[in-house]
Amino acid sequence: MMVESASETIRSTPSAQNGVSSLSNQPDAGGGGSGGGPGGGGRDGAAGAEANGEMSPVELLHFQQQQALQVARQFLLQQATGLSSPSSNEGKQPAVQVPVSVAMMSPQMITPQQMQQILSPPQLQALLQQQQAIMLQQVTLNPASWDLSLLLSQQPLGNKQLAFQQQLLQMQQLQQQHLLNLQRQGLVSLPPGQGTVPLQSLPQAVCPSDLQQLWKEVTATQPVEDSIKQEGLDLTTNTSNSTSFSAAKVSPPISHHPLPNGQSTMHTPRRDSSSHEETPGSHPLYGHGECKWPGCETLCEDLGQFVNSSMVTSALCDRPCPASCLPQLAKESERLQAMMAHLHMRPSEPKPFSQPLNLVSSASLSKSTSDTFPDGLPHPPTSATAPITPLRQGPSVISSSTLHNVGPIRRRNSDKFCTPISSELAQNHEFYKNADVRPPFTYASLIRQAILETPDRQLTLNEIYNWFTRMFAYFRRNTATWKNAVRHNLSLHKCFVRVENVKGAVWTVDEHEYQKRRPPKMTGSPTLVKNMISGLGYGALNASYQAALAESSFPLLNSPTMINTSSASAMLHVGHDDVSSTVEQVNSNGSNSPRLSPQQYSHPVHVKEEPAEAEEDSRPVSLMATTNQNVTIADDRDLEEELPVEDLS
DNA sequence: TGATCACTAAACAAAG
DNA sequence: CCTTTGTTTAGTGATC
Repeated sequence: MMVESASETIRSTPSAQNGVSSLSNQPDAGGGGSGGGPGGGGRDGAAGAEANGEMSPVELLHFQQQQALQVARQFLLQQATGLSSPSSNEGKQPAVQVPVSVAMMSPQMITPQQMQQILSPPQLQALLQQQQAIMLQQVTLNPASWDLSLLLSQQPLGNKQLAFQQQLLQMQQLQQQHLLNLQRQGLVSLPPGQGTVPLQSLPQAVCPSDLQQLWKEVTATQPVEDSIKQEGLDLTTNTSNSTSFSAAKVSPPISHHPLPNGQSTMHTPRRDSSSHEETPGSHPLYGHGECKWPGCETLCEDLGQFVNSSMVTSALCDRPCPASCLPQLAKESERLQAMMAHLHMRPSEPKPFSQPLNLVSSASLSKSTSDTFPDGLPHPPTSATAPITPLRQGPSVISSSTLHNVGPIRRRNSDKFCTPISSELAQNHEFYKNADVRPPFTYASLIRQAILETPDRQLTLNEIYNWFTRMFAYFRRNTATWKNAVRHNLSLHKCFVRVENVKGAVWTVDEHEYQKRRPPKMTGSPTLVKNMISGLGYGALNASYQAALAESSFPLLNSPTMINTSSASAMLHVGHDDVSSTVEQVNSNGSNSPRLSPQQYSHPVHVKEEPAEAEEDSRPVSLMATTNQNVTIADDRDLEEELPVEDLS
């Protein structure tokens, strides 16, 4: 093993560069190609659905995505220039610093690949479905209304059409929030001291951008009907209202903080607020005759009064609610951290955590049938038909870090966060198979998976190649690159053992070695917890914890006092695949099977870890059910080898 | 800030 | 000679 030339390499500061880094894979963002090697980033982003003249479904999707992005951009731009709708308050907004750099991006600059990379695969799936539905609707209802704004400004709104508009708006909100996420992740810096409220007094968990987002969500809670009637939902002219409206619909207000008594409110209220049948007489921030914004409690006779005044104009409050509630938010955040501490979960990295918003993400969990990820945050590959337990979603694809899991940077997703790659693959099998999206796993993980999927746990190099191309559309391009990487990984990692066979050399996995190379970092890793939390609700997390405890074969964990981060991480680490498989078993069988550690699985070969039901093609890949036909694989010009050379399983 | 990890690229050699 | 396979080194970015 070579160790290590790293010391002499000159590194650019990671903190850096205005966040272009996370998009650095993109050809346009590469900025002087300093990024990893001559080819790497540029190629990753550049290839794809551009080129030829006709519009494939994928390109249509991209086009619409860009339109939606433009809407988001306009929204951001408006805020950046102080033109956004709650103008009376805008000036007083605490640090309403807008990601100008993001906002200034022309939608044309956001390539489909960037969209791909900004969004997690499940989100892409959802988007695909939404877009298809929208396109279908557009064609059937009004073929001429291809333009987004036109569609949205159509006045006579049938229920169906409205529903689709809502979907579209959700998508826009999703994308907008992604942009905001970029900002929150530090891609756009927020100059300190701009706000009227000393933000530094807030706990870390509430970062300025969170508050900003919060503000947007809150100011967005105008009822749909009003928005539509008054504004005609013309996104091109008044994006803040309409997009915010979707925020009101799909992302609940901040009331999803755990209650002080430790109960989580995230599910029940969210269901109410996120469901599309939100009654006109209800408002997530209105109840019992008063504004439910924390600290506000302004009395309103009815919802109409509340709506017409409070949230937008702050007529009922002497101060804008969001601003006036910053201290309350701080308190809530403290409470939250205390609760986390109580749960022995270190809230040590609250920034990416950004819980008020991430909690919103669980809305999608309750909206099991909508397939949308309204919050715009990375989401686990939830299956609409097979509800999954929270634990499954935890380390999988979620987490704010997923936002960065683009291009070549997705490595730790699987290796460090114990992504249940098998289950992830099982669930998104069709997606990866058809969509030209890079799987969020390291080469090592994929190679291992490929090998473990075979009955005899061994594959020739060529078979590994074939597995890659068969399983992932992404690997049907740039074969030289990834094949080289595969070979490189095989050679480099001790966990891959080359065995001379009668028919040549085959590669096997030394599971012991594979496991060995991961644990050290996992102990006490707050990131795992962070990732879990960001994708789960606390309640759900806690529930999963309980379940894990109940079933765990780790005695240590049966003592609550021992559930510290490290043990939790260890548990999740050791059993990551098993967790997923367990969940899958639950899903399919309806009964929990014992959660086994990898070592408890037995294999004929020296491979110790169960491939964890890798062959689950029969498992409902619900989200992909409709996309298969439509997602044409970008263009497989360099699809060199036939995909299924050998039959799976 | 340094260590580590993962990805990419490339050079090179051996074998078929 | 070409291709495939396998090893190794180097550079880079991201994460811890």
